[in-house]
Amino acid sequence: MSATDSQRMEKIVSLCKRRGFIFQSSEIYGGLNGLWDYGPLGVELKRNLKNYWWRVMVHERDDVVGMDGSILMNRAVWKASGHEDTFSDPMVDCLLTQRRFRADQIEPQSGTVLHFAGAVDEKLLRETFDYTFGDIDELKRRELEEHYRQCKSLDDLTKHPNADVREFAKTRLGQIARPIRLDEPFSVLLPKGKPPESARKIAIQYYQQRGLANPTVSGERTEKVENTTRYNPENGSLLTEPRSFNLMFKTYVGATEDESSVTYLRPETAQAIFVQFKNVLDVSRKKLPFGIAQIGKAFRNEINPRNFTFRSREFEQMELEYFCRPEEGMKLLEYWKEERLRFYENIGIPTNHLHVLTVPDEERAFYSKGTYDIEYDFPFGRQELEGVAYRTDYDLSQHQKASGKSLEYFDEETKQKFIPHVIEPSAGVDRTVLALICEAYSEDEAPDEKGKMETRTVLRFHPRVAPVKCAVFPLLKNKEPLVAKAKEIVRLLRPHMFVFYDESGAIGRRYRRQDEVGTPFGVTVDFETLGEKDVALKDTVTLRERDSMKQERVAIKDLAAILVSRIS
RNA sequence: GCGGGUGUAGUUCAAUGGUAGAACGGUAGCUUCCCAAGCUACAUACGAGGGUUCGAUUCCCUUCACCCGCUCCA
Repeated sequence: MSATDSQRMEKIVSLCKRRGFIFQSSEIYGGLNGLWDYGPLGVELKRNLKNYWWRVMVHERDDVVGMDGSILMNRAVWKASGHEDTFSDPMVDCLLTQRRFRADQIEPQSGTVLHFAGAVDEKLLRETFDYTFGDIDELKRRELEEHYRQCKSLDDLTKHPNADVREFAKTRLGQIARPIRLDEPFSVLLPKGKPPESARKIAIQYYQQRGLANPTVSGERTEKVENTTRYNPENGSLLTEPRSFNLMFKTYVGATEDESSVTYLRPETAQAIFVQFKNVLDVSRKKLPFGIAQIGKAFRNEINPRNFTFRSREFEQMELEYFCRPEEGMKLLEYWKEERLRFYENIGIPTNHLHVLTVPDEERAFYSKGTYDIEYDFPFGRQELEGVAYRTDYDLSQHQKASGKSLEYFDEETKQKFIPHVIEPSAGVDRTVLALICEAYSEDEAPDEKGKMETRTVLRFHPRVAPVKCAVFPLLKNKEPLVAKAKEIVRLLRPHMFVFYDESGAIGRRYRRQDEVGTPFGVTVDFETLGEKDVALKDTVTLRERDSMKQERVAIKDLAAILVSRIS
């Protein structure tokens, strides 16, 4: 990430907090890693996004119905879908290269293990003693060196019986920046036929990585081992203890916390659709191809949440599972990719800011016949917003097998029974909200009252997703007729859109406040509105547009219609 | 998970081993005020927990959170 992108992201995060889009979860207790809350404006933005998705994907189509599944489901769902296995693998890291392996995929090895107790930088040790105790005679110095080797830590040296040594050690050793000695044990597996020297080289690299410039290994001993999986097959380096990386949040249903009551917070919403496929099919009277849409929360205990709300532990998905005949799959994959790109265009993320990644064979799930990732250029890099995946009949087949219930579709025309294939456009709500904010964020120059150019921060949201559609201002708040008229306009507009009323501060300030939260329109009631200056202007207001800052004079009776046409 | 960095008002930044200042922002008031105007008043902060100390926001340790680079992302 470049410095300017980094600064841009910092400004966006700061704006999100300052204006009430996104806060850290449980902030007054110091927060919780990877969890975020939406504030008053954030929730509007997010809701507008979800509503528009639902409108386009469900209401405006004949072939899609919705559902809303529960977050907790029978554990058998996660066994059948494969999540329980693939999410709970114990992992080990190579201590030398930090490479990560699945513990159960390490080939058992046999050979000799060299254990080392630690390492010393002999050269630095000598130099240090020359510097520290240079004025002590040779015999005494050797004695001190020996004492040092016995010490468990540098601090121990300051406990030497000799007071002079203690004083020297305290004042001078504290000035040595580089470590002289490391007492961390390390082990290397030596395959049969290899010289011990190769194992020592690995150990030396290990201690070098930990800060010793010229390590000499110490405390070496050997051990014969059979069928061990504790060492990296590539270099013999010791691995960390296996650690379980269960990405699903485990919980217990019912009062007792025993194995039989275990289940998980869902790591994706899709499975609720698959397991209800038959019910929805029966009640909706749909014929293939048709889809089931759902918006809901999912949870993943991410190892490393990052980039603001982009990768969080609790997130919302908007998913469609579109069922079809096997032979239509590839064509529909293309269709949905195009549909989804159009969606982003319609919420203000132009196609040329998006990238369609064709996921290569080796990176796709084994059951997928084709996957597109729709990516957006965030300030912190190009990242996925949505995956459009052709999942074949994998999910329904798994659940049919595991449940013993038929999930087949009967085709009246061909009199054939088969398990439908599925195309899944799966979008991240929070990621898209973040993309909307990043895309909308801009700084431009606007003149202040005296004509001096000043930086103006504007969120250029598409009116369709903007949290507040229109702000209404009386020019002055201490003139009752202005206030009354403005409030009347608020009442007039409220049935049609989310309107915000603001009477405090100078009018220019109020415009800028709304610019910063992306309100596309502002309506100002002035003395002309009251008919004080020109009878022709009675019951007209100033309509001000956010991006151009242009103003037009509009009759109050036309206001709702004009605004509605510009925001839907 | 590893390495580096940062934590002081809403934001951006000061200062200090003796209990914290500013600017902007916010609130209230005055003002026929259309692009962050002016004046007045007010409110708001040392991430948390230990330790050292007569006394810690400051020094030390731990922890939490955020940022950056790796790693990971079924």
